[in-house]
Amino acid sequence: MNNGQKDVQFMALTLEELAKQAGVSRSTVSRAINNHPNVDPETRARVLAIAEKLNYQPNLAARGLAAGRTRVLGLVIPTGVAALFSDPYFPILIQGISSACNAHDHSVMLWLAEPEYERRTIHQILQSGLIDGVIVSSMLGNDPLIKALTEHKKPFVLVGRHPTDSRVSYVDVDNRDAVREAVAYMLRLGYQRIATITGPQDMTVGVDRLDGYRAALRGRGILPDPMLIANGDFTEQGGYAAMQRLLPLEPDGVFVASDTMALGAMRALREVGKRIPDDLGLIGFDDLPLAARLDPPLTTVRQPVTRLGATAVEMLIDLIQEPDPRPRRVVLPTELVLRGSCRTAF
Amino acid sequence: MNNGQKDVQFMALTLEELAKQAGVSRSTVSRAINNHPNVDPETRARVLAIAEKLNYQPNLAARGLAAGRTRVLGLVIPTGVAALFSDPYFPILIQGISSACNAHDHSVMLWLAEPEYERRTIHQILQSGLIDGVIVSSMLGNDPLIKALTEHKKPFVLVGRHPTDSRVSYVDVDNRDAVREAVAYMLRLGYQRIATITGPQDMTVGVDRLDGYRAALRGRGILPDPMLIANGDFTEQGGYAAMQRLLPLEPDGVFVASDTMALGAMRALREVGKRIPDDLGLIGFDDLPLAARLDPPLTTVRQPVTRLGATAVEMLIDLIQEPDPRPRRVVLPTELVLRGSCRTAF
DNA sequence: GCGGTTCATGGGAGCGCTCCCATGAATAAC
DNA sequence: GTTATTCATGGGAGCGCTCCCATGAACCGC
Repeated sequence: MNNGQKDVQFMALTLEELAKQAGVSRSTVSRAINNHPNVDPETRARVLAIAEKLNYQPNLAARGLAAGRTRVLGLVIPTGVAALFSDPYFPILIQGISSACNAHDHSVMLWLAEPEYERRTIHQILQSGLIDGVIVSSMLGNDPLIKALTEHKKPFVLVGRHPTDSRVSYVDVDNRDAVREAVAYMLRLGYQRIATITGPQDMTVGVDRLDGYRAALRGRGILPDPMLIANGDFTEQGGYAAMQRLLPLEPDGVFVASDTMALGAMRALREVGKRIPDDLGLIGFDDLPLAARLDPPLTTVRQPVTRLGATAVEMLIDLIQEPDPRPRRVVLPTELVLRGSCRTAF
Repeated sequence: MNNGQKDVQFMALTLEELAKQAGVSRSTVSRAINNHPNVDPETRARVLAIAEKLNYQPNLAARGLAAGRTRVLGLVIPTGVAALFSDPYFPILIQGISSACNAHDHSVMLWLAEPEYERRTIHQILQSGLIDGVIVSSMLGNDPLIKALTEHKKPFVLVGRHPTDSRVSYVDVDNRDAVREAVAYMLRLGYQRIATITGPQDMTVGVDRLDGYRAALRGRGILPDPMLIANGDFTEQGGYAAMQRLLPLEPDGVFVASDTMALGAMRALREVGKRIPDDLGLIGFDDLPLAARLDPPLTTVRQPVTRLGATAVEMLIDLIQEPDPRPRRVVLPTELVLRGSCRTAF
């Protein structure tokens, strides 16, 4: 470093220096650190011990330059997602991803992608040389990012399946089926006129959950009434507004596509004096921590958000290590958590 | 790259290649890109035009190695903070930081620091060579991270002042004074027996807000009653539980140290049939988006969270560019937002 | 008109690491 | 005992960039 600044800083230990301390060559130390097979176990142990003692940390920039791998994963969340600031889903997902990265000796680089992130930012992500792969959460519609990632042959994984492109790797839950079961449960209980508050229809997850709702009705020979489908945006306000629109139509049950929106729906119901579950049954989705504490406790579909994040990380690392063109897919199980927001006896 | 993997990937444009295209040397291109003074304006324009056309992106790993700067900032949030997963404060702060970074052509690396991040992780952060500086949010107590950062001479900025060390740079709001004013306002309205629900007392912000509460009471000659001080942890549940503890003591007003906890307090009050503001006045802190939508709308102290994040970024970049030992401090203004959770006439 | 300065430019060195190849010792094979 | 094979190790090259120094052209003042 010749800019005079770094001299002032705590000087980091280099491989070369560590090698001198251990009485072996730079190459051997590198091999020991990176678990290469052809190293004498004794030598490896000695090197690792000294590295530990001197608290050696490889310089990731140098490693990135030399090997083309930095052990840094990018996490992209489009800020166009209104719920980002209100739905605890995101912090939980971020935590899951971050924690799994730590466990695998990787780091997370966060990209809250602003709407106009078209050209420049995408290429910045891909060519910066700092990132080995990318996790994309809550993709909106047919995001140009996906195309760019594919073109650049940069490994990536979606959290939530891609609506059209089957070559894309993803982790997801079976939203459609989970919702179908939840609504079928309401029907079995005796609910007759079940409405739904949907997620944004430009997100796959929003579409899938609505599909599940329709499938459940059709499974009982009921023709879904478009009037009973109110669009929401995964925010509390969205749920509140949607519930207000549904109220005049007098549904006796509502499937709400997220717990956060269910919270808003409950607020709307409280305002007009409707009681849950006596006047109206409610089922949510997510099983956020708050769901159990609502009044009444919310019956909801539990999805393993932390595991979703951890799985995405593991898939991505796998994909980076063995860049195999075959897409990987994992679908994690959900669970209908029965609480007090549906009446069990009519 | 000799591992055969990168060959398959979209080959990134290098400085050297760009230089050839522009008919100048590598050095001149570097100077043009980095805004060095001694470049012919015409040459610079030509180089930049070609760079734009070919969509050149410097390799940050290489730049980091050569210059010791990567234009990446670390953001550390201890996961010990219970509220991380429920309080929208954090997403808003993260968004503010991320957005400011984008605007300044920097990136954010996220570290959700797990409790046992003592040795290894800290050094990893500092010596990875990937990070120019660090923003630390919601530090707990006297975090060892601060000591490590200082020792390594790594520039850093706190969001929220340091409890003891005056050499540390930070951005904050004047929590004490903001709360003092809020509670003084309640006293002026005629509230007699004002309790408080505090933040965690191992966080400076928790201590400062409690101090403000005490100062307001003392300002009116009232001796703060320790019984009327209920500890919370900035979560909704914490607020709920604290309110339940306060109820038997029959306060007529409560200052709650965060809106999220106020939400919990309102739930506790609703459960026992207490009306706000008639039976009990309430003031929160943060002015989260939800505060205005509560029933009744919550009177609260607004703090500019996005600006807090943006300011932290700007301070840090400044600190990196000119590593001046003088600590920088910025205190942003708050505002008491009057809504319906305090009775104005007795 | 000539020495001194300014300044745009080019090329060398090197940041810390990984990968490849060469070396030589130990082992296996006949 | 000799040749083939395995394998631990060391050193060179180079990843893409920035910084320093050298070069030479243009300009200044007297």
